[in-house]
Amino acid sequence: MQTNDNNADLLKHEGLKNTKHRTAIIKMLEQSEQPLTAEQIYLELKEKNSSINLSTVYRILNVLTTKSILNKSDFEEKTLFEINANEHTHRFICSECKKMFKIIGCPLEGYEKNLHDKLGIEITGHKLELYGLCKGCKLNKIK
Amino acid sequence: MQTNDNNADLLKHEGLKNTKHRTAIIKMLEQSEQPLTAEQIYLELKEKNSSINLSTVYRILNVLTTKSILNKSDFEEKTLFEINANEHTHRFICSECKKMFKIIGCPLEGYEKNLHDKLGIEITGHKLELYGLCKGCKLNKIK
DNA sequence: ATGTTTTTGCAAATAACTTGCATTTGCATA
DNA sequence: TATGCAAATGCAAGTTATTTGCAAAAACAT
Repeated sequence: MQTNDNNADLLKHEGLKNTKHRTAIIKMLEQSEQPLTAEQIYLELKEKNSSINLSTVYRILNVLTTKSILNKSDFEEKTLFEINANEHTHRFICSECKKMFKIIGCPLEGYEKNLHDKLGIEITGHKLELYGLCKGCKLNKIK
Repeated sequence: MQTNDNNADLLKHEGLKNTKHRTAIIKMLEQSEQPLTAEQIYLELKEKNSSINLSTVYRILNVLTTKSILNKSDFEEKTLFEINANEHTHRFICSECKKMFKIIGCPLEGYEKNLHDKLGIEITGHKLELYGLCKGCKLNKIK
């Protein structure tokens, strides 16, 4: 979670110009604990910062995603964006509060090798999402 | 893959009327090896069978999904429907030919228990998708 | 400071899906 | 078998999320 201003360099490195909207969006996502929708980003920026257009938000999110600065994902019909931390994690989503948590570590290496040997398929990646109750919501239920 | 006509009973059991569009859609999905989009179903029905309206297709897919006769899922911005076989499987998607295959068996029971013990979260479900090259595409690449 | 290339705002377009309403169909019952 | 009513369908119009064309504004190398 580096909120320093090497965002300028980050952008330059990708051949992108350093604009206030771009840095604002990157900063917002760096500071957010949760992935955000384009709409959420748009509304918050519009309120706090200057004026910004929704199509600009979409364009920025798209270009940052193609440059691998952001990750795009879907959950329950919503498209979400977050900073790409370049680490292999999975996501745990609490069915109660809907918050998402990163789970570090992967239980699938051996399994994938197994499938390769048994089925003759070549596995190059996967997507795993876990659902359930987070610690807090679990406690609340008991009370 | 039972293509018999207990579809009438299936529908009746859910309090749904037995219409030709409904049975046609169920039959099409029963006979399809791949999950299909609303659009695909609409086009194929329109061509083969009688006339049908796209909104009817959506309505039928939705009601059959809420009745758990179908499963709805998303892949690469597309919404897909398939017969709900009531079995816990995962999906393998070939990045080359885009075909989807069911993978039977689940490698996650122990892992979920582990997470529960370590993190204090309650895991109630998951979604796992595997990507790679299917047997056929793998062979084609070598040639 | 200036010229060129990118980015942005705005309005309009698109894509996927849903909805309101009038008409038709399925089916339980007479 | 006829019939009445609720449910299903067709059609057109409405939503929602996202994209695009184009002119004006901003960035940045010189």
